[in-house]
Amino acid sequence: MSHFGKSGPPDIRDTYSLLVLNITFRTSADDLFPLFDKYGKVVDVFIPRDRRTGDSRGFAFVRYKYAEEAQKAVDRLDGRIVDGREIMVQFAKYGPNAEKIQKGRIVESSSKTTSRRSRSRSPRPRHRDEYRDRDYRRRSRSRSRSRGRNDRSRGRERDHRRRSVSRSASPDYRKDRKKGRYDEERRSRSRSYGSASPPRRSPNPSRSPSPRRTSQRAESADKGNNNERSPAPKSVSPRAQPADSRSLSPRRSDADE
DNA sequence: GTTGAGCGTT
Repeated sequence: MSHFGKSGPPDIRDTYSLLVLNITFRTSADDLFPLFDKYGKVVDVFIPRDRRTGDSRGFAFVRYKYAEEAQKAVDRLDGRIVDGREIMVQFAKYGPNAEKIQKGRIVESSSKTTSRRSRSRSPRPRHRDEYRDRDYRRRSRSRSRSRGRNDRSRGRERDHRRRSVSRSASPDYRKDRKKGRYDEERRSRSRSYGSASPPRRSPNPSRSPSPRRTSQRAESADKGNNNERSPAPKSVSPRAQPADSRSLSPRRSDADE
């Protein structure tokens, strides 16, 4: 079992966060701990997982106590085959709590004694850059096709995932857009986070399902929805449309919950 | 059981 993350962040006062990408979905922190611990003192290993499924997202964060060890780990473990997959180890750019991170090092307002340690990353920024650049470019091709395979798909997933709880998501906007399977995920997520928020955001007792929807829909389409990517309002048969039954689900569930 | 760009929790 992983004792990491159970107690939260131990100490991010002088730790260096490393981001491990491209790891398998079944790779746990315990599997990465011994691997990274061999190259240095690992303070904490954390693997972000999904809220609903609880499955790994495919990347992990490894915090080292010293940058030199972290740097070595990055150089040694970057591109290493773990669990049959090539992992990518690099310094974290963003902090957990919007902390100030420089080259993977988390600097707080209290930490002002970074003069001596500053030389750790100063000596060889160029050398490592060139060295990594060459190696990075070689295996970059492998990931190139994966990345450039479908930008649209990537953006979609990333958007829906990164946005997390859509704070700017309007009810009308949500209803207008027919997501699909993500709809249930969003609803489930909203409900989870909606502990402090009222479960029902649409306290409209008298809502007409069919007639109201049609009129609103026609109006929207006539307004400016034309520009949107909904060229086919009813191009398929309602009977043979699975999405239609899903569209009707939310309403019932909303009222039920 | 699946997927594959990226940046994190008590």
